[in-house]
Amino acid sequence: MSTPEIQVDEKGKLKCCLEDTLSVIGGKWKLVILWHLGKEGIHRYNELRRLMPGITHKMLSQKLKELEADGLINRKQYNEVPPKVEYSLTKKGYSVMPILDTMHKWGRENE
Amino acid sequence: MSTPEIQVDEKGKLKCCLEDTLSVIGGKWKLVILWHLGKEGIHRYNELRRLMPGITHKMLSQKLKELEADGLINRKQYNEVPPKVEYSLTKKGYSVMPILDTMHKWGRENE
DNA sequence: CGGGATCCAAAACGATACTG
DNA sequence: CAGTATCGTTTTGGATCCCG
Repeated sequence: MSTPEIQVDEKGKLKCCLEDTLSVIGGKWKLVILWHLGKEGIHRYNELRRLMPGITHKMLSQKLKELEADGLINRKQYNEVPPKVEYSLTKKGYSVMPILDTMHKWGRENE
Repeated sequence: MSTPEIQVDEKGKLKCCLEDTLSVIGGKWKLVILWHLGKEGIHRYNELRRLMPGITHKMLSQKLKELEADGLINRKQYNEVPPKVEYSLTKKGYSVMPILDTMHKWGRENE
């Protein structure tokens, strides 16, 4: 009665929504990647590495691939030597920014 | 320049906020537990189990403990036989509901 | 009824080396 | 420069049994 706009009791619909969301932006690094691309714009691969000291090579490329597969980021490759690749948010990627803002705000206010 | 109210470039402050938040509400079950308690109110231990078919004994008690340790839920024990324990959200617990709403909304709108 | 303890499987994460 | 491949570690989740 308190949340008329959200119907969730139809067998697991709630869990699916929340878990789907977590599967897309959960984990240790995805939110940080999305944040940098969302707030600062386009970044190259090694720029992202520098912005996230602590992330490993493997994690960065893996998470970038997953985010691209989920349609949250664009990967633009220039066929030059040396290689050059630019990452940016898609429209869908920008749609998660409200979640980021809400979480970031909560994190600041609660220790 | 686009987000004057949020300063994050002071070495890892951003990551900390987001990661702290994820450490508190991340994982497979915490959000669902918080949702039930937030939207439906007080629940007993076995009520929560029935509301979350699929969760194991261990996970439920473990996550309830973590949520309690983080100050998001209250645990009220009645010294009766048989035992009776009620869980509910704290004020801090309710403060995460905006995150849940935002994520749930996103999950519904994006497949 | 509401857990705790133990053991095990699976997934996430990390270090390092190699490549076009 | 921008990755991939392999291996090992750490974290997370699950099955089962026990307890007051």
